[in-house]
Amino acid sequence: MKAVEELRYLVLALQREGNRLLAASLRPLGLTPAQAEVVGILATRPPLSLNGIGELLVCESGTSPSRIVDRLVSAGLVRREGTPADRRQVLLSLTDQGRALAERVAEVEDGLHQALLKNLIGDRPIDGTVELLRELASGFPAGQAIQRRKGGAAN
Amino acid sequence: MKAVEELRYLVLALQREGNRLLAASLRPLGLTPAQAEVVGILATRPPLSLNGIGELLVCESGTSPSRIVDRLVSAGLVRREGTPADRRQVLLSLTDQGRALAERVAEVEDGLHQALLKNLIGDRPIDGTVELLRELASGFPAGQAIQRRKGGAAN
DNA sequence: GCGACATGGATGTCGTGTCATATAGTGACG
DNA sequence: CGTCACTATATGACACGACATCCATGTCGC
Repeated sequence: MKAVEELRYLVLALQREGNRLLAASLRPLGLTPAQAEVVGILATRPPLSLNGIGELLVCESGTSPSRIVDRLVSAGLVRREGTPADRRQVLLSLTDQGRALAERVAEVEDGLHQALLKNLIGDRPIDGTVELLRELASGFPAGQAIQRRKGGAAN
Repeated sequence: MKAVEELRYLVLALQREGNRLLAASLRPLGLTPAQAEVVGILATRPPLSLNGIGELLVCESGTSPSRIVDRLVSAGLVRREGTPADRRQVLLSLTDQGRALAERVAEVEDGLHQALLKNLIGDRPIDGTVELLRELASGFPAGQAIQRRKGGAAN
């Protein structure tokens, strides 16, 4: 198997397993990983439009995340309000309930990250790998979303 | 953003973008990436049971891939036959049409891997990253599937 | 032999992800 | 002022991916 092919499959495998772990951790909160990502984005930012969220989302890189937001709205976690200036746009922000849940989401994610660090990564150095993957991703929308998020706010 | 979190998002981002590229390359053949993975597995192996395929699949790591195989059967690419010894089991193998398509799949994947190497990776060294990711994945079913595939046959 | 348990697979359900298309609102240019 | 391209969002369609459940079959103990 060529190195590029193995890398592709490794990335696929780790994404799948990571997502399964995260989904399991989030299940008690009633959120999926994608929903948690939206909640996390809104938690530390002023009201955003759908496209604004889309530019910060790693999942769902291209299209605007109307359907994920739909669920969050009907779950009472996100408020969706029109803007008078541009009536096409909607502005999304967390409700009080959403803000409360966002804190628990942050705790859960923190716990998972610490557990991964302790049980999986151990004392292996990962900086080189992170740096390489960052460069590989930097040309794609999803990679740029990560950079924007690091630059923007806490999450 | 903590390193582990960034790693998780980078893996997610690269998986998404890689999948989109692969899906686009495979679209002319009428196959999705998941379907192409099954076809590639069957191309170089004796007839396998559903669980046998499942152990080699990186996507769909846990459950048996009945539905993906369903599609391939109704597309005329895979033959599904019962075994007399254990009547619960089915044995899956490529039809002639499937075998022909498998060659084109291999060409497409090869082309993509070469393009990725040329345009994305360039002369960056990736062995260290591959090695680290391999170790991280080695405890999970999906990671073990990759190892099994490398040991088993060409693909 | 038979009954408990295990195994292989099929299927229902839910939530994405992706693409294509539709709809409404905006702005610019003549 | 009309129209025409563009933008923000919504929606339909399709295939996954994960989980749970169900059914048929096989196995093992007694």
